[in-house]
Amino acid sequence: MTIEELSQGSAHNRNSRFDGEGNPWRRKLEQFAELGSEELEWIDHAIRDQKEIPADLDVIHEGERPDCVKVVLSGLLCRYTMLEDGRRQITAFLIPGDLCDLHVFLLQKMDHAIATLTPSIVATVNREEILDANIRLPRLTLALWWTTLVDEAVLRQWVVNIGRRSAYERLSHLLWELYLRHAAVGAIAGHNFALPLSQAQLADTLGLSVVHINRTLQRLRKEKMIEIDGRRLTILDPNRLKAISNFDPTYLHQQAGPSK
Amino acid sequence: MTIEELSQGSAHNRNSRFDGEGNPWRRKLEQFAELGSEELEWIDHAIRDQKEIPADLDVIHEGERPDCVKVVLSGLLCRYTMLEDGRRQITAFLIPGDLCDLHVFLLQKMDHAIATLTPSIVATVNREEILDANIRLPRLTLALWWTTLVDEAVLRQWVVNIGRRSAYERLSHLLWELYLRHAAVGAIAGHNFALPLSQAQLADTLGLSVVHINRTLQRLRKEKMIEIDGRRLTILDPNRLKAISNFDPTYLHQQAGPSK
DNA sequence: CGGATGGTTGAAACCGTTCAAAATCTGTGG
DNA sequence: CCACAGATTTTGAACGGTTTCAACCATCCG
Repeated sequence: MTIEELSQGSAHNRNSRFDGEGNPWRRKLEQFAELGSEELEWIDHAIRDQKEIPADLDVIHEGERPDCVKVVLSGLLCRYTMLEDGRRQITAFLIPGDLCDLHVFLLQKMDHAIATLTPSIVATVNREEILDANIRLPRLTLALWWTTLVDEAVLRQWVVNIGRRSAYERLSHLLWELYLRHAAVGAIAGHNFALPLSQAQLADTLGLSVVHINRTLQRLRKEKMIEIDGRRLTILDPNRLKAISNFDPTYLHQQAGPSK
Repeated sequence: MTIEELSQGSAHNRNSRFDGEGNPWRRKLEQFAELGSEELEWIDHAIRDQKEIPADLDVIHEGERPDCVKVVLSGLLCRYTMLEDGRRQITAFLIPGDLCDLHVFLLQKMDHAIATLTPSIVATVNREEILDANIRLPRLTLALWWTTLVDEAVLRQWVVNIGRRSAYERLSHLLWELYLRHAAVGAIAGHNFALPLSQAQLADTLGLSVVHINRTLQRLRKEKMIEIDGRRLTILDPNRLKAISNFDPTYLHQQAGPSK
């Protein structure tokens, strides 16, 4: 089954829960820039072409040459790279409000793939629409650039995390990062948020084995740092988690830059 | 000694060897886009403010808020992050033609530092000049965006490399990447190029210990894959090096994208 | 109920680290 | 040109964090 077939039923099936305040993309961009009504309308209009995609499906394949930008409205996706022998590395999570590449269409072809980890709703914004915004709405353009810079900063931290931290620190760091990113788009209730990742997926993002993820997770639970019920994660002791992960919140750049 | 003091002597001391064809930034941008004389003039003019900086000095500190963009004309620099206990991770190398962040001035402050690894010559392009190009020279703007996308792609590969490859594969991958990147800016003679990195610095980029870098390097030499004399590296068996590193050249995006 | 997927456990092996010391190289001043 | 200090590379041995392998258990779902 391809994405195209799946989308037949749901494309243009505009889901009103993502309008205005419910639009996570808008919510994210507003963090950075003071947007006027023109920009807000553009954002709401841009996400009109929505698709529901089941879990564990490639949204963009490696080698493909995308001609549009995708915006995550709900669900969880990831970028990943497979090595020939089956080893896999996840290089980013995409949560609501995130983009699957603002300017990929500048490059020849995708050097990695993007897949859903949970059933997701993704909006497609075509190339021309983005270019139009680039010309007409400079404040929005700035806000979009900002998001790509933050993505890069997160990636840099992942290198640090995987390269220099122990499994225990690494996992703590990732969980706290996910917590803060969810908080920024309002997807947090208490200290509790949806973490629909299997241990195998966590292993692939942290460069560890499943077995070791399992044991490290147990340790964090035993030490009353976190609690996992079903697919939700509760952070019981934020301060300790921050401390062991040596977390420096700067890199998320959640305070706005010069233009706000 | 600060960079400001050092620069007094050499600022505006325009070094003609970086004019025209000798300008590595231009060389890099031309790979991607067909640039007209207007763009080429802008590039040559933009790098007029040059500074010589000795090795092992921070060019940009963590926490700083830069208001300009720096272009590497010669030498080798790196981005790095220090953890509190002294562990260090290098997250990127900057070689001639690379930028120390195109749009950092959008963010509040640097979440990492940039330092010289060798004596380097770096040009400073101020914010207004970049913004001017963004408005006046769309082809150049596209080319600049392309370079930031490539930087991000490289970073993603580093995550894969550190997360999922053995020390032996990892080191091979890095050496081959550096070889190709140097080739792209014409800094290769034969299969031989300047690699002025200490083993400690290699360790900090690959997330390994110095001792293990040493042993892995020895293995590569024993297996006649590479040769090291002084600060230059010769690749003796490119094919085998590519093979063990499982290298996929796609991510460097050295073939031009749609606009060329 | 059966099969699949994901989580948990134990034991053994291994890759890479740590520590500590020796060897080599580099630059500097006498 | 030598002497010397400091940094970098190299070596050996012991340790340990993480992986691997191979089960077993739990849960979900048709």
